[in-house]
Amino acid sequence: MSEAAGEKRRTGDRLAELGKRRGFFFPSFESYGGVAGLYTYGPNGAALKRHLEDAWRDRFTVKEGNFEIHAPTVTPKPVLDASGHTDAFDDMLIECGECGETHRADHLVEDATELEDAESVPPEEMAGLIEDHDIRCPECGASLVDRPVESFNLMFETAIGPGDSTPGFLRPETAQSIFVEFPRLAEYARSELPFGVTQIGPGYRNEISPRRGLVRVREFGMAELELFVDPARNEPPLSSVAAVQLRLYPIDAQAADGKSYRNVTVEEALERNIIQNQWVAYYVGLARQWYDRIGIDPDRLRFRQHQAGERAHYATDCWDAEVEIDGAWIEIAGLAHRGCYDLAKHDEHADDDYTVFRPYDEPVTVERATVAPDMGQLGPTFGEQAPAVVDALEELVSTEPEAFEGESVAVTVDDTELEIPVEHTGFSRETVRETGERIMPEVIEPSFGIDRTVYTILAHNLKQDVVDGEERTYLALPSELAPTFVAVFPLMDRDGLGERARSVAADLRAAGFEVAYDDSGNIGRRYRRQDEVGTPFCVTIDYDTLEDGTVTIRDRDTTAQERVAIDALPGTLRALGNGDRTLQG
RNA sequence: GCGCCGAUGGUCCAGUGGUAGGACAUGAGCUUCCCAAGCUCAUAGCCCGGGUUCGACUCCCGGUCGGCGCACCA
Repeated sequence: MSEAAGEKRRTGDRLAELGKRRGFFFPSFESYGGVAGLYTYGPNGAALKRHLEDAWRDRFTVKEGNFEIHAPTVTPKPVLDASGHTDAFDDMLIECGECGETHRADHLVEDATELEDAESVPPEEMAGLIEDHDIRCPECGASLVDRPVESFNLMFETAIGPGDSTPGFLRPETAQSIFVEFPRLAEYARSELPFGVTQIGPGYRNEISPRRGLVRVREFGMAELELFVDPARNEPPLSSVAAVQLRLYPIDAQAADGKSYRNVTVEEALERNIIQNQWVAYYVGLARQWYDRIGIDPDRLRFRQHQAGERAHYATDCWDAEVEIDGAWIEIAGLAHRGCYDLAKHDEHADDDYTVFRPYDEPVTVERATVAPDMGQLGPTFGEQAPAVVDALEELVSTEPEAFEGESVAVTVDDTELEIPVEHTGFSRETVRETGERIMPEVIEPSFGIDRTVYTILAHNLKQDVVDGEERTYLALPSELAPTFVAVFPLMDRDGLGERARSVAADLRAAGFEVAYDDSGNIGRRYRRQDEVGTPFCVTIDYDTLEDGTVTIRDRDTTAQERVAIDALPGTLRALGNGDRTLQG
């Protein structure tokens, strides 16, 4: 780790303290005893988070030409039934009566049987399976037969409206609220693939044991992009990221020795088939660039591919962005290939159509067999069976049109074979001109955890050095993210310096800067206060200011100072903020 | 959810069966014309509930919150 010797405390402990003391983040509801896994962002944290979200929006929404939406967090149950979350989030736990260990019942059953997806077994059947296979505690070997199987739902449940008519959940990911609105979003995008929809907002997980500050919480911010692509046309704008250097940790490397990273460019990753999907590679490259921009240490960042067993129920491939803090690797983003899992599920469960129309390059003519059943004949003949007969005829004509070539056609309805005169089916072969087909897009999902990213930015930028023999702590935040962009001080609060400084501060605020004003204590103390919350620039009004209208600007990281005219201050600060110039101390 | 450890001003800590002290921070003043200096004064605290006891911040039990390990992390 790059921290100076002498600081033995863990970064996590230092951040917890800094968070409370300087208003970045702290446990919520402490006056009432607190609730595990819920945090409040103080003024500095809220500003940092807002700037981070703006930076994400700029990169993944605006610069990519994607669309941002804002959907409810309260989600009716059928949506999550369709997406598979009601099943996947319902863990079945069983506790050993001897040693007290808690185990996932579905995992034990999978280990002991041929079942591969025991999670979908109803809880009431679980006990039977445990008895049939005489499953024992892997810890102490005691029998688990007759131990109660308890289900624990990781989603926060709620009721929508009075009574219990409409059960709902707080969304476990922002993604579903995008997928479920796909028909309208596709129409908005004029059905042209690829198009991307983003959303920044909270998701909820009723974690069994929240841990480590902002790393595992029960309400957490997410920034997600769902990119809908044509499976047959895999053409991301790769050239812009082809040369981006990646540190990849693919499945085979993890299996081999646990440490051999593949240090390659995006282009090489695709050429060598380390990353299979071009869109996934493109977004891994974008993410790597963006992490540079927001101040994440590239030496403590890697992209790790999920093992088959750890992938989410919807994913076909997934790469996590992971960062190192206090010696542990923490996931801060997942770049998943979700295939068409979600759209197919909603297409199946919902009334609407979750496909888009894709025109052929050239229209084609095809011969198609159709039926147009004569209900005037079928209705009286088959009574209430008639609709089923129609369904059977439609099914048959699409699979086996030859069956209609005789005098009559046979279909099976309710285990009964029925003979129907072909003349009553309206059978015909016609030649139609088709201009395209309906396809279901595949989904590429870059999904970023906001809170963990805020935490990482703090952890990777909390630095110490020595200035004039005094040790100093400072947050080397990128200017774009710093809660305060510039602090204004009068050297002394006397002789009119305070008045002048206040007017400079007011002018800078009017010019759109986020400004702090401080006239308390000596100048060095004020610099240190701003250093600790990451303010990149400090402007000091001194006696020369009263003479010639100049002030000093001081740089947080180098402590270099330069005198500039007050009139030039806004332009100079902007140039300093976006890196177009640096201070000549 | 299990096990171990912890909880004292805003923050970080010390400490005692007779209700507490430091450092830093904060506020006021003096000093100081550019990097946490010095001096004076001030504000401010024993996580919650029950038990033992004449008396509990201290001992015991339970809870809450936190750290670590296990499990979990769709």
